[in-house]
Amino acid sequence: MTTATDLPDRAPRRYALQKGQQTRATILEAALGLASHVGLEGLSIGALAEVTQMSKSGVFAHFGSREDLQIAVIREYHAKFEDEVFHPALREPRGLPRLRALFERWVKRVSVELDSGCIYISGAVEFDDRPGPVRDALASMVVAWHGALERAIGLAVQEGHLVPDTDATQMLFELHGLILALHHDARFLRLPGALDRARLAFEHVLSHYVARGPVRAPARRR
Amino acid sequence: MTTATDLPDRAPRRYALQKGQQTRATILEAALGLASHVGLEGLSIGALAEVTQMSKSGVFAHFGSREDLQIAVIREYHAKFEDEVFHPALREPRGLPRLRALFERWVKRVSVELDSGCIYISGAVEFDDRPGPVRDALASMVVAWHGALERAIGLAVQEGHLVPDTDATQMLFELHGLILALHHDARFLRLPGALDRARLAFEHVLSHYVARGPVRAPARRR
DNA sequence: TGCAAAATAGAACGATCGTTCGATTCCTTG
DNA sequence: CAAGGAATCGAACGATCGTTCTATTTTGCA
Repeated sequence: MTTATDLPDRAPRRYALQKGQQTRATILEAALGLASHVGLEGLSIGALAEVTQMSKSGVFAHFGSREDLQIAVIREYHAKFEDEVFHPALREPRGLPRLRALFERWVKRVSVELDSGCIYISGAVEFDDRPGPVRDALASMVVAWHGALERAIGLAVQEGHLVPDTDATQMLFELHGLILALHHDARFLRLPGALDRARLAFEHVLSHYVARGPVRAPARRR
Repeated sequence: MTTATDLPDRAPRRYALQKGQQTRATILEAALGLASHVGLEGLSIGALAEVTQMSKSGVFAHFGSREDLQIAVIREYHAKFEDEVFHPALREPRGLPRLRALFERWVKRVSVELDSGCIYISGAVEFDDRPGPVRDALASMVVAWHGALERAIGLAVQEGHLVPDTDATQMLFELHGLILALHHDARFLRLPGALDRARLAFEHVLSHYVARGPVRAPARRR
């Protein structure tokens, strides 16, 4: 309703605005670090202004409202998440190797204590009873990520690494649980060794779905 | 620092105070319902006063501070949790039957959509980066509950229902993950069938640890 | 270099937060 | 029934919240 990003498109404007986009990125980065500690709901414009050494209204002007700020943070996190866990894992060959890489990177992202907590996880808890555009944005990102994982599982079936009757959604449910348990034990309870527990549990889940015997020729893609 | 419950003991006082304890219980019940929707951090005295049809200061007087209110809510939840999932399961015979009962009741407690969310789960996310007495209280309750589960798993090993080299902590990690995944899918994503997924996953985890062949005579307790 | 637009600052708003304090009502007990 | 402590209220406090305005500075292009 105010100034800037009412048009989120990249279309050329009457006057280019470089500085604005740059400080917007700076604010967003600070917001991401802040939100990962105090949650999306705990994220306040005042605190954000203090961190970025700006005025409240200066920060505010870059986002039409607090809700839009939260959504922007979610999108930023999603982009970072894709870059750090999803895209690199795509370099692994399809099937089990890729699935392992996805899980391993996911696990690392969640268990790092020094850095941020996972906004997907904290956001899911914060907004499970709070309908609205923030929740919708968050849910769509989570669903997209889960969809990508399900496709990876499906590929592993096609490659013959997993048994043909594998229920991808069920397997994802079990793997997702491991991530959540890891997040709980490592971040909240501060238990050492939680990461190794997650890795071992991954093998346990896997053993339910891996095809026995030699790997068959991968099913032809239709 | 103010009035009432500086002495949380039940020792007889100069003057009995029935009314106070009663309204305190009423407030606590309302607080529990409120906190399960907006979280422990979202719990405000003003909203609590509105719900209970009392004045803010009237509510406040029953707890020395907001922190003490939060801790009281946690304790209340813990008591309810014990009554609804832990104690009833103790009526089942030791070993697998009891473990199954524990999990089934746990699952039910978490997946009910109409009623409250699980404060253990939401609290863990809210306070994983916020040290202090609230976090400590929450953590001690969670640890106590996990301890009870580990003991139940240990008994199942003693009974010969689970393989002797069962790592109770590891198994608990995997079961806990299922609960968290259920909470996520049922409450946040509103996916139908999440409950059945959790139950099926429970069987998968179990199959890793159940002793093969006929049940041996339970190991003698030392 | 100058001008217009974009970017930021500053102050103020109404609302709500937790908390304090003094007065008032309620209840229990002698 | 009366006294007195317990329970509750009402008003106010300083702080912070998101947001809205109006200046002021900064920027980018002619």
